[in-house]
Amino acid sequence: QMLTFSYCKEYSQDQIIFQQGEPLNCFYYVCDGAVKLTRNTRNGDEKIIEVVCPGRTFAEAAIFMGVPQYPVSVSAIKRSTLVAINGKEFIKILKNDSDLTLKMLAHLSRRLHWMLSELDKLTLHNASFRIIDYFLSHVKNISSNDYDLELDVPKRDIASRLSIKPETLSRVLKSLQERGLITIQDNHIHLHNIFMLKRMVELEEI
Amino acid sequence: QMLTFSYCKEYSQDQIIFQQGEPLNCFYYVCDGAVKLTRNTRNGDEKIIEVVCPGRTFAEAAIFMGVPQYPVSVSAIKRSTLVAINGKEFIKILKNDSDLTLKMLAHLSRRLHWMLSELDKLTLHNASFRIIDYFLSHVKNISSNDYDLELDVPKRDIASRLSIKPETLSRVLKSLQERGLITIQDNHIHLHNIFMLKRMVELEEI
DNA sequence: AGCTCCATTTGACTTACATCAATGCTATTT
DNA sequence: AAATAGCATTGATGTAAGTCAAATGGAGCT
Repeated sequence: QMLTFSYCKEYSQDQIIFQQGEPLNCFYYVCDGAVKLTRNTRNGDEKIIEVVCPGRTFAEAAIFMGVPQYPVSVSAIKRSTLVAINGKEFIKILKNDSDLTLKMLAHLSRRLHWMLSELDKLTLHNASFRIIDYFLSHVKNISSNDYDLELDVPKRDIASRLSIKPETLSRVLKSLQERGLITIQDNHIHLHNIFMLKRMVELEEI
Repeated sequence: QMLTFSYCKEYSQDQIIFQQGEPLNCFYYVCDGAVKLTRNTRNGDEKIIEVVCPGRTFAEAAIFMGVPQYPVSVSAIKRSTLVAINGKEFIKILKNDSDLTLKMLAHLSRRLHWMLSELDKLTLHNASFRIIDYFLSHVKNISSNDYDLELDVPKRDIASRLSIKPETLSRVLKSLQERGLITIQDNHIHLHNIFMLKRMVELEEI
């Protein structure tokens, strides 16, 4: 049986890349588009763990597990181009490249650290905090005090990502708008006073 | 300056091993006792991420980070004996031992997976669920339908670990007792019907 | 024993968020 | 253009868990 190291594939919107619990062969690199990692619950609904954008990988940690099966489900939230990399072949390379392996360890370590911060956002902070924090994490331009933000993900998915209900997200956004902190037009959000928002997040005063 | 690979040290109850944000040199192996990993918040209170028992390590992921500083605070919850292992020295060994490095990757991968399950317990399940799940995770003996459980951790710490308030833990325990599912005497908890409890956790009917 | 110091428990009350249900809106289909 | 479908908004209401405060109960100390 011929084993390819990697291949590129296109996925249409909402197409499933793999399901939680499936046996695992590959991890993926996102060239274009975006995918969502979700955990499914027995009662049907899903919780989005993360939205992965171009230039990043996913499921790369899972290939090292003893019984390799995907710990999350992944589907495209828009037309996407992914590169699949065969896990076993990748590990073969790692065996002869200790530098790369150490980079891999550093990578998993950062991911672990990221999950830790997710965990305490979730337990220590309320919905408004998490929403503002989410917006601020999308701000690239540091210099300016305001920022235009295009939501490329449906609001219901943002809500799931932040572990709140769409209704709550809607209400919080409305309240933030009424307080003059943001302006919303459909998927277009304008942050007026980034400095103020950052202070609010830091001081926990929301 | 002499660099030792590892050394063993005793810590008294409540003694701090290291603080979140401190520069990082070592990771640790718990020989005896128990330690708690916590995240501190600006408003003073702490959230326990994990209680580490003998035979396990902690902070082993952090040594691979680019700017190595501890992502959690750790203190002994009882008199404990720990082995500290120098991170840089450990990495030197990894460089010449690709098998060990792959085991390390597998280890971090499992930890990541564990955090994922923590994350969805937290978001998807209520306090009662998490409490029962916590007890069930301590059951070693599979064969029997009941189990004696000694709480070696103060209740307030269990509450923090489960991200609930001590008052809530107390009330839930009382309710479980009234429903005849458990009996409590101080730190001694008896689970009466493990099969039933497991079903409840699986079916989400609590 | 009596006293102090904590952890835990209990009760009364509050609150953030969820749930349920109705409606509006836009996009796609026929 | 009318109809269907899905997301988003809004309002009314419910509830799990938090907060505050007081009572209880040990463990250790003098």
